[in-house]
Amino acid sequence: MKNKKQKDTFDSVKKLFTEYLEGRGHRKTPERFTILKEIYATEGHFDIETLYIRMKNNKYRVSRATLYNTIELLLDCNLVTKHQFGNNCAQFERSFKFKQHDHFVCLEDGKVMEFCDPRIQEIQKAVEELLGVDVTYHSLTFYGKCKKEQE
Amino acid sequence: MKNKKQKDTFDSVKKLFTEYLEGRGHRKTPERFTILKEIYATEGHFDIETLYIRMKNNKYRVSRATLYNTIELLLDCNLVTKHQFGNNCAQFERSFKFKQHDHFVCLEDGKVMEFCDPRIQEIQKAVEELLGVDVTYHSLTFYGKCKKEQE
DNA sequence: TTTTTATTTTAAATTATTTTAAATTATTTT
DNA sequence: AAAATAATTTAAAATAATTTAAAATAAAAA
Repeated sequence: MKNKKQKDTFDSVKKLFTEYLEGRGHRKTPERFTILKEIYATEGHFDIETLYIRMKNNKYRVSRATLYNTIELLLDCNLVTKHQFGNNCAQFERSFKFKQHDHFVCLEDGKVMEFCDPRIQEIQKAVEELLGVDVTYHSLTFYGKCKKEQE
Repeated sequence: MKNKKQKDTFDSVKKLFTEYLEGRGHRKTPERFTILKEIYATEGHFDIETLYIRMKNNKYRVSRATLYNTIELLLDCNLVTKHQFGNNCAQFERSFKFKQHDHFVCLEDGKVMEFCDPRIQEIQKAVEELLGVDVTYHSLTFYGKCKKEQE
């Protein structure tokens, strides 16, 4: 059942990516679809290096340059989200059919937790009016300590 | 009048930094205070390279390594705030006596605007309860387009 | 003042990412 | 279906931001 759902999700995502590539006149290369597949098989956050290693360990290998390029495309068609949690390197996560959410990052162990609060939409609306701008997306991250860290 | 206020602010900040350094057994070097001064004479955001150039153009020069080290201290004692707006390099800004605020970044020209919305505090409280964590600070950034960009 | 030791500096090292140029391959044309 | 083309992939080099290491300097302690 879960696999079924996961497969359905990947089919939709694959279709969306195909349409995006066709619409922009980009080629449908096996690398691109393999990367998409790997990303959608990944729960939670990852960085380029991790993805690179993981693909290498599995059957498939792509160059880092291709990973960077493809991630760019996936960001552009909103199938992937990018985060800069203050560390050096960017973190990513799949975003289709996964509820929009924000993050809490533990300053001690780096663990990332998710939450969702509708009030952020109200703030966004207020900001758009106050500053006279159009918001495309946002990034909200709380930093602090997990309770269990503090015993 | 404005200069007076600015001077008062810098005096307080200098005192805070001095106490911080003494408390930690760190040395009070001229470099550290010059950097603090330069930062508090800077309105808005800056990056290390800009600060480096600016100090060079003024009378004083410090090495980049010292800038990185000192910024670290200033972050630690909350006199400076760090932002990662998704670009490559970190942005900083003075934070003492300047109202806590969040940001809007224009995706077209990179311009940064500020706002302040108390509802973020409510979200923070909710997150602390929901996830069972203690929040130390947060980062909220909206990305989009300035209206004037869209004519 | 001399000694001790943190700090500054310069230069080299590292890390993440981008660029380049050659090789490959998806797509178009024939 | 084969050849032509042009985008993509790749590996390696280049770049940018930051960190580290070692020698030089200077603040604080004796």
